[in-house]
Amino acid sequence: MLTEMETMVYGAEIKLSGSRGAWSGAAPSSCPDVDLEVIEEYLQENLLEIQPAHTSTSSITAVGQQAHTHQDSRIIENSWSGQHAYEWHCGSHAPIEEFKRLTPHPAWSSPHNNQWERIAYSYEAPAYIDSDSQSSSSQYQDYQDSPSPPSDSRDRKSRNSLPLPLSGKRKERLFQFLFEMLQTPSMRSCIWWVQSSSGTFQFSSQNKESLAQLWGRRKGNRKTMTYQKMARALRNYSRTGEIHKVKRKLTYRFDEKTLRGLQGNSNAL
DNA sequence: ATTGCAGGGAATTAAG
DNA sequence: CCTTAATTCCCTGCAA
Repeated sequence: MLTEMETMVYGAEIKLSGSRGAWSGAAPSSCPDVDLEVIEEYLQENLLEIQPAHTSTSSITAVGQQAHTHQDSRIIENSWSGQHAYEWHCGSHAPIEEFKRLTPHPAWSSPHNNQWERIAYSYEAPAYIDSDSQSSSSQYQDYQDSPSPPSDSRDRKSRNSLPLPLSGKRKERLFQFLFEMLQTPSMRSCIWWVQSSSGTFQFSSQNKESLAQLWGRRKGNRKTMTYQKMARALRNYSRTGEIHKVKRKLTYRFDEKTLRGLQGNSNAL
């Protein structure tokens, strides 16, 4: 009975891929892997600071422009104020190569507020809300976008040191990565909130592999990550309680506790 | 019958 | 050496 909704969701995907297809020049359905390079690059720039100065901007702007159109406060209706998210990544201003290796996340290093206790999970369908139709399509406007010009922004981050915090740094967890991606406008084609207030999100059936690869790279795995493998890790979460699977194709939901932790950590640290 | 996704057992890794 | 959090492989079930 939920299948009907999926159609709508797919409609959204198609719309998105269409925009990509414009610059990609290839059929959206036939090329499942989005240019990781481009995404990574853009992602990096974006995470460090918004920096439009890019060669192949044309490709990015398609996504980018609609991304930072304006800053709506309650983008992610729940309680995200993503001004700090980007600061996490100031650790390495380094070029793409280093980013590809792995990006350190100082923010998550503090062990005291990482208490992801296990929670008895209940796997029942939370009576679906309209969610996808209304919220997913409308709430992704975007959020913060520093009005600062790209010119001097580079200087600021350049003098940023601390490329290797090392001490006490915990490895980034998958759900943390996903949450981060969910706050990144450029990743909208890969993953998005179905209903951010409940922590429900969904992967794109066409770009899920790209996201997986991104995850794999960040972890520095030997082999390339795939959605299948990433989903396996996600399934482990249903046991430990960080994320549950909901009965909708490619959609999962953060546990409220997990969500709270992520939110708190992102705008309170 | 085939495909895409979900679910999970089991062995193996990479940290801590 | 032990545990955690994946990662890798693989196989079954299911629905379109």
